Amino acid sequence: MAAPPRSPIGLQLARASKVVSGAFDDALAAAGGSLPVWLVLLSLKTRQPDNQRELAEAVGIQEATLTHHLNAMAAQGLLTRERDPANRRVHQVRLTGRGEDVFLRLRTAAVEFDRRLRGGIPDGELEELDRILQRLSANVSEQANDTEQGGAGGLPR
Amino acid sequence: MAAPPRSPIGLQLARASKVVSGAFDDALAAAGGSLPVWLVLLSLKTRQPDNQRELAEAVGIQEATLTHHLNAMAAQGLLTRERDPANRRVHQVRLTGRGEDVFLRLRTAAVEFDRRLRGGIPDGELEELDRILQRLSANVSEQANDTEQGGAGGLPR
DNA sequence: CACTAAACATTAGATGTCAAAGGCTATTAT
DNA sequence: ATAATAGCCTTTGACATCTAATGTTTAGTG
Repeated sequence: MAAPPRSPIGLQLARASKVVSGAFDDALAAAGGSLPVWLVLLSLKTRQPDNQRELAEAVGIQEATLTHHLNAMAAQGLLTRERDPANRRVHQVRLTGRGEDVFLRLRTAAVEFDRRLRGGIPDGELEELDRILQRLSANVSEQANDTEQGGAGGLPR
Repeated sequence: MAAPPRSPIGLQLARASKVVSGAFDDALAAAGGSLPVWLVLLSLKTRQPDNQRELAEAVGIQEATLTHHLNAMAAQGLLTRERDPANRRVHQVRLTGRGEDVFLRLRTAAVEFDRRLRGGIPDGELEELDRILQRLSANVSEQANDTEQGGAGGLPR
């Protein structure tokens, strides 16, 4: 019809995410890294994952994908992996000094990027954005039942 | 001094986008399609792209990626490609009857998904969301607005 | 103890994406 | 006309990612 329905919100979201994450990747590349490398380093530093499954979950990717990145990062000398002597199923991941260096450089780039990204947008609006994004995620997640997700969504934990 | 650990807005965006687009892909798969196939069909129907470059731009992917999908879709009998007799550089893309059928089925799935996605969120907030998403994209786009100082002053574009 | 189940991780195969390089076709300049 | 340039598309090579299948090690059970 003349006025097609409001443009699909999912499409707007996907497009914006593509633009932003592309720009972020460029910023990290300029600092000698990449998005997955940054996420792995960040998760290693901010959490203390006991095993790769937890690390993968923190990063937001599958274990198989994580294995891939850890292999590459180990080959670059950013980290080491050894079997845990107490439980030889577990691979203990540890940053090397070079890994720490890269972490610091990428953190600088990430902080700078975040400032650029939110430039000129009031904090209140960013909170609103966060709230709506969580609501959208909840709307399409497994529990497709009703909309009891009132108030503060609470962090998934 | 210690910067408040506001979680990076880009990360929230990326996570939400991943969840939503994953769910959308599932919905399309249940209807016998996929995200790229749906976007190609939609762009073919709503615009009248003169050539593949325009189609790729409408879909939001590179020409090389589009070639890949068109090959697959032609192999499935969803569309045909012929050289334009008036300009033999151009490949004219046309939907087959089967392509039309798939379009209708995927459209139903997409409409249903959009309703689920926006369920319970007031229109006003969705407009706000759209506005902020566009602002975020603009903030990191090529136009390197070097200094974000000057407050909410002139927003380029 | 032997068997089975669970936990942890890797490998294999598929898809979707991009950048760079190449191959036709048409247009323009000489 | 012939050569140079531009436009349109495909091919190639490289990633990141997922799912499914496979190993490897530990824990549980009769």
